[in-house]
This record gives sequence, C-alpha cells and structure tokens, in this order.
Amino acid sequence: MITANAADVDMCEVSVIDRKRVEVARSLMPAIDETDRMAEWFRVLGDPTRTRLLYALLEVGELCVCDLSAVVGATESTVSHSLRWLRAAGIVRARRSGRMMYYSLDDEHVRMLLNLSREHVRHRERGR
Amino acid sequence: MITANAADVDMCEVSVIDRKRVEVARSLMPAIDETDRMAEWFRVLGDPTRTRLLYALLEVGELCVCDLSAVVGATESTVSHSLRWLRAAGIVRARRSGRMMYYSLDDEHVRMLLNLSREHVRHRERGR
DNA sequence: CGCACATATGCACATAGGTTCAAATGTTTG
DNA sequence: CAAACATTTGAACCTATGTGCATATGTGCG
Repeated sequence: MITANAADVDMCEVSVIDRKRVEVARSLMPAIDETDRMAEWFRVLGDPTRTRLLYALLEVGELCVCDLSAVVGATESTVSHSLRWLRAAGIVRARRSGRMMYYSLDDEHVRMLLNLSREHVRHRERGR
Repeated sequence: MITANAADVDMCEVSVIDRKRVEVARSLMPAIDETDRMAEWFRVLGDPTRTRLLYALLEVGELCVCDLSAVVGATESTVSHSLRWLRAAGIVRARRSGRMMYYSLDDEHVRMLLNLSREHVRHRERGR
C-alpha cells in the first residue's frame, strides 16, 4: 500500500517530467498563505504613486499629506488613498500633529528593497 | 520678482506646509519613468502564482512548465501566462530542450528580494 | 507526413484596483 | 459655535489583469 504524503496532493492530474525535483521543490516551497502575503506586499509596492511616496519619505524622513501631494505630483485624495494601502501593509506610519498627519517609513526592509529595485531597473536599462 | 525654478512646477495649485523640505524631496526624487519601471517590477512580483513560481525556481534551479505546474498547483496554461510576465520583466530565462521549455531565474536581485519579502511577512506576523 | 506531446497564444469573462468627485471627519482659530 | 483647513472616506467609473478554454505553434517519433 502506498502511503499518501503532502507531496502527492494534486500530482495525479498533471504530467510530471522530473518527479524527484518536483517533490523537492514542493517540500521546500513556503506555505500558500505565506506566499500570498509576500505577493500582497509586492502588489502594494507595485504602483507608481506609492513607489514615489516611499521615495519621498525615504529622502526627507517625514512629510504631511499635502506636502507629499506636492512632491509626487498627485491629488491629496489620491495620496491619502495610496497611504491607506501603505499603512495597512505596515510600510508607513502616521503621526498626528494638529490638523496635519505626518507620514514616515515604518519598515526596515523598504529602503533596501527600493535600492534593489532601482538596481534592477538600471541593470535592465543598460541591457537594451 | 520671484524667479521660477524646476521645484516650483505644479506647486502653485496645492497648499504646501514645509516648502523647503518639499523642494529637497523633489530634487532627490528619481525620474518618473524610473519609478514607473520600479513599480512595474514590483507589480510583476505581486501575484501569488508568480511568487510561487519564483520560489520553485529558487529552490531547484530549473524546471519545465508542467513540473512548475505541479509544484505551484496551477494549470499549465496559467503557469505559461505567468512565466510570460516574468520573462518580459527579465526575471526569468527560458531554455528549450526538445519539446520542453526549462525556466530558471535570470535576476541576481530576486533571491535577495524574496528573502526580504519573507522577513517582512514574518516580522508582521509576529506583531499581531 | 501525421500523430502525440509540451508549450504558447488569443479571446472572453470576472474581478481588482487607481483616480476623481463629493461629502464626512477631525482640528484649529476667531 | 462657525468657518477654514487638512485629511479621510465612499461611490462611481474605467482600466488592468488573472484565469479558463479553445486553438495555434513547435518538436520528436513512427
């Protein structure tokens, strides 16, 4: 009798060429909810307005919404909506001062991430 | 008379609180087409299927489409569509061998990026 | 050549998400 | 309190895009 393990799930329907390598990959693959969260994080970063917001905050540390609006060249409403995403993703932190909200980066990884991204873009640029 | 410089563009319409900081941020901000490309790169990564495909390739180096399909648990058509994005973004490379296409990572930064992403996700996980 | 197999592509459909506008909330000031 | 200001929120609109299905392309084999 063949014992069923996690690696056999959903494998019967599709043709597999290198079964061994497939099983190794499946065993090393992160859990689905983990890759989902990772993808969601990237998706939040994957918008030009939000990328620009992050760069603005990266450079000067802290800015209110209307100043961010002036820096990135977007409506204050758009900026507010965008910041909502970034806040929900734990990338940005808000601080209230009077009627203004000051936003700043709240993620140690973002700085490195933006640098990596810029390197990638420039690397590709040279390739053309 | 006030001289107009680059930093004044589009600044007249919105209210600015800290003009000095805004100008600094604007001068340090990457060009729009650069942030656009960065955002596009992130957007390509921002899909669960594609994230999982990258992890599969990260672990075992090279896989054909049907094996990738088995590893990530998606239709071969879906996998092919996803790989198309990754290839267009220069993240993945294809090699033909007979009737099979073998895919592998084609970006030095992706490995580091996925690690950063995973750290972020786990860091947030602990916070709750 | 004709068939089987691996992959790619085009189309259709459903859903997600970005922007705008209008209105609401929260805050300072007179 | 009322008015002005900074920001947020909700709804509507339109575009982008992920997936499934059918079909096309490419390749090896008899």
